[in-house]
Amino acid sequence: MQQVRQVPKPDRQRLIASVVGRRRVGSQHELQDALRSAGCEVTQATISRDIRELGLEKSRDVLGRPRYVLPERGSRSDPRELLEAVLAQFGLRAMQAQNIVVVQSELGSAPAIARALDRVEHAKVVGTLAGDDTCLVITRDGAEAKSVAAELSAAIGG
Amino acid sequence: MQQVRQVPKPDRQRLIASVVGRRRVGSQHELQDALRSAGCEVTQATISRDIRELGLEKSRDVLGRPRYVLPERGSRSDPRELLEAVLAQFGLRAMQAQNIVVVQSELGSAPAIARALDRVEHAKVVGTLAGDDTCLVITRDGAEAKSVAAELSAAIGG
DNA sequence: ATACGGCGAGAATAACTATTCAGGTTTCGA
DNA sequence: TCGAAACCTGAATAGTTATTCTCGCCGTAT
Repeated sequence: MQQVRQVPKPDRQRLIASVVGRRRVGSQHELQDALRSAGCEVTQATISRDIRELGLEKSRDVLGRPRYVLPERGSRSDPRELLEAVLAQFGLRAMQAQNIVVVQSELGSAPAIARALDRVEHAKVVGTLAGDDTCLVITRDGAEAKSVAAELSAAIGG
Repeated sequence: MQQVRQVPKPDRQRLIASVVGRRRVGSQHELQDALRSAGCEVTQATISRDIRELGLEKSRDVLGRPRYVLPERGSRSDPRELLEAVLAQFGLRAMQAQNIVVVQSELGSAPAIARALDRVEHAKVVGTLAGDDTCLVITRDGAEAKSVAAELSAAIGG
């Protein structure tokens, strides 16, 4: 595809966040127009993807008209909180076996758990490996694995 | 249309709120299935209308999957706050003329302002009448009109 | 240099949601 | 009781958003 001097994605997404924060935007088409006015021509498909990546939500203004809104700040910024949230919602149990911890979770959520674990950069976690409903957490030795398993179990429990 | 012993609307909407509050519902079709399981058969069109009336928002869960969520409680319950919100967002100016107050507002928002005013049941307001971008507020005399105009202007200003 | 792999994007299309239209029901007065 | 109006709903359809498929543009490794 002919790439002709486009606005880089991070800039575009910042632009979107800025526009949405300033005035009511009720549809992706409308947002597309706004971006065009700002000299950024993209298709609706791209905007849809940006909106997902930014975590924008479609809410309503006081008159009940649709409106995209920026997400509440909080959990999404702190990796630790994200891990807690994902485990609480999708984790089933965490078991230690030698130097690894096996985390069972709802089908499809294991990659998210692995990603969340990676982002935390836990000192005792050497690496992770996710299937569909199972996430392996590798630690250095059995003692660390035991500690991590307890930690994860706690997050799953409550 | 043959109306054969349906679940009443208020009950259905409570049911929707309950279902949405309990588990993730990612689409109206999904919600339709859930309602059917609960013995309530309705079309997607009806569900769309219910969702609007309940003020539900379409957000995402931790994994980024779509999910309807109940609105934050607050402004929608207090008529006074709603009036403030609508005026702050759409009001342009309020002027007194004899015993009436003329409120200029963004195109299309006057009916919402009139409705909000009615719901407040302000002691000095006898009645309201809305066009598209103008809302007339009737009071008993010039003094009351002046007071109301000041009040509304304040709400518009900040 | 060439091949491979990942990322980002557009076009087309599928999936999903809102609205319009029309018909039936209930409510409220006269 | 008899309209008349407001309300509620389903069917069809319009409008909106997500996804699939494909391709070009880099990095990196061969």
